[in-house]
Amino acid sequence: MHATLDELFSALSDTTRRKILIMLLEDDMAVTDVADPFDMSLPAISKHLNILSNAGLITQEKRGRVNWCKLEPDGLRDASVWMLGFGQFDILDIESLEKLIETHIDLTQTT
Amino acid sequence: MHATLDELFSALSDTTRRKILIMLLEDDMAVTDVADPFDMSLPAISKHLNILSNAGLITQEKRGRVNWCKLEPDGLRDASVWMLGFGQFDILDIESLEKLIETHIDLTQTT
DNA sequence: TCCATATTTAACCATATGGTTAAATATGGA
DNA sequence: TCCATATTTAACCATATGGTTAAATATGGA
Repeated sequence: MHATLDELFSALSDTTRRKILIMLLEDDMAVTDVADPFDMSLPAISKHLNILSNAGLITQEKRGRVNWCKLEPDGLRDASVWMLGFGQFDILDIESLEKLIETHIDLTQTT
Repeated sequence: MHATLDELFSALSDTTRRKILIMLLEDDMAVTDVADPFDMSLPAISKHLNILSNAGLITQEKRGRVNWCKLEPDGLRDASVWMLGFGQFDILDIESLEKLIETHIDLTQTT
């Protein structure tokens, strides 16, 4: 049930999927709405969502005809821990830390 | 020259490559020595090292016959920033974040 | 009941990935 | 000069990946 690091990093290695995750940061979304901004067929998006599910990065709940996609923020934890445990504390210089905080504020205040 | 996030996460999505990075955390190594613990041909390892190089995670320096592999810890930065910016702040408690910032301020002001 | 809407499944395709073995290349050292 | 050592390159292979279109499925609502 627990996704492997391989699955996790692999799921993150695609721009479309990373964009989907960012979108889901704002709110849960129906599959069709997730697909909307992309120049790509619905089945393609459906596959991406499956990959994200298998990696534990999202969950999907079917209510009526609509399959709601929800971010699973804990899914990122193992990957974060691997990277931080790797010793990457040192590489966060003040500049990127500030950028990071700005991004975070942006993301949490976007309404 | 700057590796993409796709390249970075993709490079990290293979167990062999992650193990190699951990090995290089200890010390620089020759290609043959990197290959030693793996049940895999030398050319296979050579390819993995290329992928890590292209992702900016290692550099290789040829001295004589020996190609020395060196960890490039900065290479992980963009991936770290993406993940932390994603909202994984919760993993880092406030206390260590403050300590981190202080340390960095100290370091950047003493030079 | 019957159509529209939401989504997945199936079949397919081109290219990427991760491995192999054999041969090529370059350097070190007797 | 000539062999051993270190590594890469070439050619190949099976499977994975990321996309497509067409058809199937399931639910909602008039």
